[in-house]
Amino acid sequence: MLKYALLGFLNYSSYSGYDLKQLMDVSTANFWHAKQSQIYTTLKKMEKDELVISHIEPQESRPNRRVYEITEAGQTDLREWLSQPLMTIEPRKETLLLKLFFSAQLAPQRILTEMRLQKNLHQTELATYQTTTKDVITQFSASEDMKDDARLWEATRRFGELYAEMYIRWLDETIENLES
Amino acid sequence: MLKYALLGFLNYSSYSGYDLKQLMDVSTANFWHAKQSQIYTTLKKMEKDELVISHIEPQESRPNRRVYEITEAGQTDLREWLSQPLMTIEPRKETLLLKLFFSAQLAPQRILTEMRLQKNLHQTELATYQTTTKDVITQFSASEDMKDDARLWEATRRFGELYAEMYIRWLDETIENLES
DNA sequence: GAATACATGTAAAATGTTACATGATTTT
DNA sequence: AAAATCATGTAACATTTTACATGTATTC
Repeated sequence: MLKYALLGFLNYSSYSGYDLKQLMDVSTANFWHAKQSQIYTTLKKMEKDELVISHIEPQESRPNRRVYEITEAGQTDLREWLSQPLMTIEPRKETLLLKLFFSAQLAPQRILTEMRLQKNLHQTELATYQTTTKDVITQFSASEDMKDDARLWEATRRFGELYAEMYIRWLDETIENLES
Repeated sequence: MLKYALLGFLNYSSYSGYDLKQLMDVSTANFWHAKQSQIYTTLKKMEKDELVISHIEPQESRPNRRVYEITEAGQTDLREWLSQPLMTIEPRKETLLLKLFFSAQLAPQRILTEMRLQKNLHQTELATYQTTTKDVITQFSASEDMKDDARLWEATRRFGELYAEMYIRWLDETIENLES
């Protein structure tokens, strides 16, 4: 799956593993993420499968960059994946909910503290979507040939915003319920 | 992490791997899931680590059941995990959003079809939370010694409901936006 | 002087998925 | 007669995380 995220970016332009990590962190982090090490190993495997090819770009006073380029086969693979509709819902894993589910045994105060802490985290995240992320996308939508892309990126940003709002609302509800 | 889900259930009563899979499917599926095979291998590892012990329950005309019981060490491990507050937000992986993000190249009709299909799936899931799941929990809350647990389970069910509603709302917004 | 950014990666462990295998009983 | 359920599991593979390793240049 990470494979397709990387192909998606490489379909715009060539990048190094390092570049791709930076890109994901500022754009897809809201719905897709990967560790640096996984990106490197996945790219290597993709090159073996001939979906990408790499070459070394020498640099002075910095380690050399290994830059990846998408191949014909890579573009075909990406296009095919994009056109195949998803027939299922992504199953979630929410550690907080798992802990809550089994928390009847423990002191009620403990879980309340945890929930208030989580509320804080989600508020911070929400603010990021509404400022930093929003600004980046707005800049892109100014450029004529990025306009179509920017509209879709805005939709994914909006998801992050709605999700954070929903989460905070649920935390408020739950905290209130557990306090009584 | 699955380890703690299993310990959580085994802290109520002893169960076989098969039982645990059924339990997860009707109760935690909304925020935690696992394949049958992973449950079996994880239980085996937990026994090696002395968090659980198992014994065989012979059956006629059905394969024998291997029933797991939580140990003192297992209870301690569970309690410790529950009391350790979560300091981070769970990173999401949403394949639909990943596809959307890279969809500017493809025909707009394709992604719209996919989104309408997803709306259907989420509506079905929402209905399940509001009927089946709700009913199960209501029954539990009638019992005096399940009351505290049932209140927490209701909170996790509510999350599923709010999530599905949020998702549908986002799909509606996005569909409308892409149609124009 | 210390910390962070740049840039690469490997190795090992943990986690999760898919496919295979068995065989009786119950339901459609 | 076919399909689903009960119940167990193994093997192989894919994915993801954590830890380790290196060394320069820039910023605080």
